[in-house]
Amino acid sequence: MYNRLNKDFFQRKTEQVAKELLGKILVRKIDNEIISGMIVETEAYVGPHDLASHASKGKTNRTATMFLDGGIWYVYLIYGSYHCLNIVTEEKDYPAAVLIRAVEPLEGIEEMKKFRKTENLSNLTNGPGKLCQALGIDKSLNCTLATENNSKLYIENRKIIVPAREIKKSKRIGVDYAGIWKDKPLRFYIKNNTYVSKVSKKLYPFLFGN
DNA sequence: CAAGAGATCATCT
DNA sequence: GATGATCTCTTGA
Repeated sequence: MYNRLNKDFFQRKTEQVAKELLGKILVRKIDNEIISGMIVETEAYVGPHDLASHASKGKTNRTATMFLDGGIWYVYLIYGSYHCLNIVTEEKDYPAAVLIRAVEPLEGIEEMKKFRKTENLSNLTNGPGKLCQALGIDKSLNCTLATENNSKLYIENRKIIVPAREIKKSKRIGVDYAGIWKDKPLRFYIKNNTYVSKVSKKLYPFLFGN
């Protein structure tokens, strides 16, 4: 058994949290089942001035979650069909969060296959909407704490070291509306990992070749 | 394998 | 009334 990451971990600079989440284990408890995966891709949404962040539009019903304490889950519905999972960062009233974009399946793989309606291991959790489906994550988890002993969704405090040379950066995916913020290198992923999300070669050519 | 279209609905204007 | 921190499906090489 490992401890959960606590509030102190999340109440720090968003970019740092996003980087350090790589290699950590995301754990979902449903009934007595455990479903888990290693985080391999994240994005930082760093504050109200970040035009890619929902919070740049101010506090609304949806974004109110981002203004809460670090260590709280921010889950929202996108494109009418999929959920995205974020962990709120920094202190209360400063809206920022890390989007968890992909994990590598570890435990509960059969359950993931059922939720995702596919047998293809490499298509279970390699994208923000896919991993939410695979781990049974929806808006009922929005605003809940990741840091309590009875949390049904949390991140293990294992000392997993991802060597610096294995951590790659790029601009964030799907935020072309964000003006000067669309190209900021705030996406982090583990080099050569099979479970990093698939992106368009045309839109993101710099991610190919190496 | 790669590219493009369409799905689909809560949220905000 | 428009849009989106996405995904799946279809088509074509």
